[in-house]
Amino acid sequence: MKLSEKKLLKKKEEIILSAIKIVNRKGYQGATMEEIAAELLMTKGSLYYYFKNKEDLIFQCHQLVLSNAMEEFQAQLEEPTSYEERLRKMIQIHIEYAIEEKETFNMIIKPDETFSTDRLDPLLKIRQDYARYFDEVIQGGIEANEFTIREPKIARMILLGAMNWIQQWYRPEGGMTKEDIQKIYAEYLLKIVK
Amino acid sequence: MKLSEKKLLKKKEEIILSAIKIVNRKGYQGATMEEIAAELLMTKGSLYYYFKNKEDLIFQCHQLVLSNAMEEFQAQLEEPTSYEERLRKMIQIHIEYAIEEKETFNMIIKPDETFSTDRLDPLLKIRQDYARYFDEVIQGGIEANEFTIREPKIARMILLGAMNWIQQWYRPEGGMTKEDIQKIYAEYLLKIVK
Amino acid sequence: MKLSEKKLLKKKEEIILSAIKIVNRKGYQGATMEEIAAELLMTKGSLYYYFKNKEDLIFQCHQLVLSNAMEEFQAQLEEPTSYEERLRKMIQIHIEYAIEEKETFNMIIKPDETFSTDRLDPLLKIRQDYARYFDEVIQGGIEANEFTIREPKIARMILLGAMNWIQQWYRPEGGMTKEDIQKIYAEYLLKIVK
Amino acid sequence: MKLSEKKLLKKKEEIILSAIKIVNRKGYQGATMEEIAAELLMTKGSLYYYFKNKEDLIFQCHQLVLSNAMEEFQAQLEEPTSYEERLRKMIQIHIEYAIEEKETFNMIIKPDETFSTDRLDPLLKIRQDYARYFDEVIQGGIEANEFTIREPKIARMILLGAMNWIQQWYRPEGGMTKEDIQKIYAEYLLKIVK
DNA sequence: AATGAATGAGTATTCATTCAT
DNA sequence: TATGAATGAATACTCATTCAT
Repeated sequence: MKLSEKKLLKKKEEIILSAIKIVNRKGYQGATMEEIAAELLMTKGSLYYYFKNKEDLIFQCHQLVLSNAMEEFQAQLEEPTSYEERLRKMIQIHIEYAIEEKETFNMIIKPDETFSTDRLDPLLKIRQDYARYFDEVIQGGIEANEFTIREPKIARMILLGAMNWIQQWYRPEGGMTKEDIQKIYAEYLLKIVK
Repeated sequence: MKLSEKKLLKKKEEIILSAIKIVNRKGYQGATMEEIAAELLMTKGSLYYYFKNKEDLIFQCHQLVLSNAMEEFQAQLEEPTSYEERLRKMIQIHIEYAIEEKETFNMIIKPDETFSTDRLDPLLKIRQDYARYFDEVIQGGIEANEFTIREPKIARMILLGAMNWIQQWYRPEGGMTKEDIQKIYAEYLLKIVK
Repeated sequence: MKLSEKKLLKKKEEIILSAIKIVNRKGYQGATMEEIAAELLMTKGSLYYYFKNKEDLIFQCHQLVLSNAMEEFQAQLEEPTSYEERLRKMIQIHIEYAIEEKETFNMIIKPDETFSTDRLDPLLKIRQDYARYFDEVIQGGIEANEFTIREPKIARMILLGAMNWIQQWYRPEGGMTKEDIQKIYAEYLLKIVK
Repeated sequence: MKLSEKKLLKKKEEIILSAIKIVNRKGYQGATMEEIAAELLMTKGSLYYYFKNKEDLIFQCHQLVLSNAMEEFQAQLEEPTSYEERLRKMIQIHIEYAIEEKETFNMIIKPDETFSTDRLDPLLKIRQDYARYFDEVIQGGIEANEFTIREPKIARMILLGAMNWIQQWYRPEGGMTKEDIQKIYAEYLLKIVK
């Protein structure tokens, strides 16, 4: 029982990871069940053993991605330092994800118009949770007089927007390393809140 | 001759505008020729009188949007003031577009995997032209010692990313007016370059 | 009246000739009204001033071709000589047509499944008339003891089949001139009836 | 494994045979996937499980027809007799096909404008192989002084043209049996080469 | 006489989904 | 569990035909 359940979950995750790849490459509509299955040397019929339908599969992709990101996020934020340091760290992590886990991370960013509302709601909730991490640090910084800003939400939007945009242009072959970007972005973005 | 040509162009523009609406709502794949036609009370067959195929139609959507944006952009930049003022103005215009012409402007932002290269190339060129406006002002500001920044390209990326992101969250029903946003964004974003 | 009628007829013939070209190149289904019109720098709408519909146009193509061929055929057969000479002459003329007027002549050969019966019947009648020319000469030759054959119809079929087939392989660039072919075919085919 | 493969192939062949029927009746353009499928009580979608697209299906029709014909052809030619006898036999077989397998055999004859070159080339090659059978026997007959002809290629063209034409007029309801035709054609056509 | 514009029926093709095995 | 096969609804695209001007 336990074993077979684990196997099931593992398989599901494999499928989800495959789906993420395809969806990021082709978009929701462009990704076909056939292609997702082929990536795993399965047939598309088999996918329906694990997922009710395409929407369900893609939905679970989003969920997995978001919760993974959150987890790692939280883990790295435990040791308390200055708010500036914390925000710098968060910026680095977010960029790390945006670059290294590009395919995965894309999903957090692109809102899918294709979800039915009952699927969309839980997704939006997780997204909000993610955003709240930033809000808390910014708010904390303001209260500790480290940050001078008066519109913490807007600041957060600017930060996220700026960082998510990296995917649009960053290419590892270009002259810039990930570390360069992390450093410069942290430097520039911190100017906003300070 | 002149008249019928004008009529043709007008009709084409109508179709393009309809298409932009649908595409922004549903994406390239999701937008159907049927729907685009229905919006104009036409039949899908008629679209093919004006456009070779779907790709052609969508391509011309992009072109129209981009050139419209560029035009207005340029017009408002003629009176020379300080670089800071110029950049502030550009930020305002860009946000204006991103909010008011959301449907339209989206197209500049979302990368389209769907275009064949011979369509994509001219589009990317216009996009670059657009970006160059920002580069020039930032570079000018640096040389005039108004801006202290050392990485003008990165700064431009941050600005564009931050502003384009507005579309993801801004709702006119929310508590914030467009003018609020323009003001706060300009203020915060200028902190980056100064 | 007369003049305008003549003009009308002339225009009709032009259209028919254009249609023949296209149909021979692409087949009945493959030929589009658009293409036929474009060849004449007209618009497809105009074709319907001259012809009721596509079937009507293509039908008249057949008619024109067949009667043209018949006419020339008859003209060249007036001076009476031996039946062998007459048949030789007919073979030459038929091959002449099959090669020189390839596009046009093709239509006699390919039976179009696409005609409705009321169109098909008159066509078949003309085709029969054409065949009868051969039958008469062969029959005459038999009665005059020039030909030994007992199955004149079959012989005619063999002759026509063999000659019509030329279109499938003859290319003017190849090593053989039209005259070569006429000569050899006449020689070989006459062996059949003699 | 073997079993399912065989089933697949069998199904494919069924589809091909159905397609041949329709195509012979209506031509390439006139045959619709819908009709081909309906003949087999399938839906048109299913066809695409077996064949990439219409061109692919029709292409495989040609291939099957041609190789079948060739096979039977060769099998019946093993016992060596005089060249005249061999050629007579070949004429009979060819006519047999042209009459009995009319639908099938038509495909060899009608030139298809519709194939892309990479499909057309292998087809033409097989067609040439087919023609070569005749060439060899005729050439052999010449060298053995059975035949007097000097233009073996032209003779082959005449033979094939004459025989292929049978389809245009032969109707089983007519007064003539297949055997009659085979006999008379063999008799008359042999006169050419002798 | 000609045409520009529109239409609608048809056609190939795709793909999520189902289900018997 | 997995899959092979089938389906049907959707979709881009074509084209003969119509008709007001």
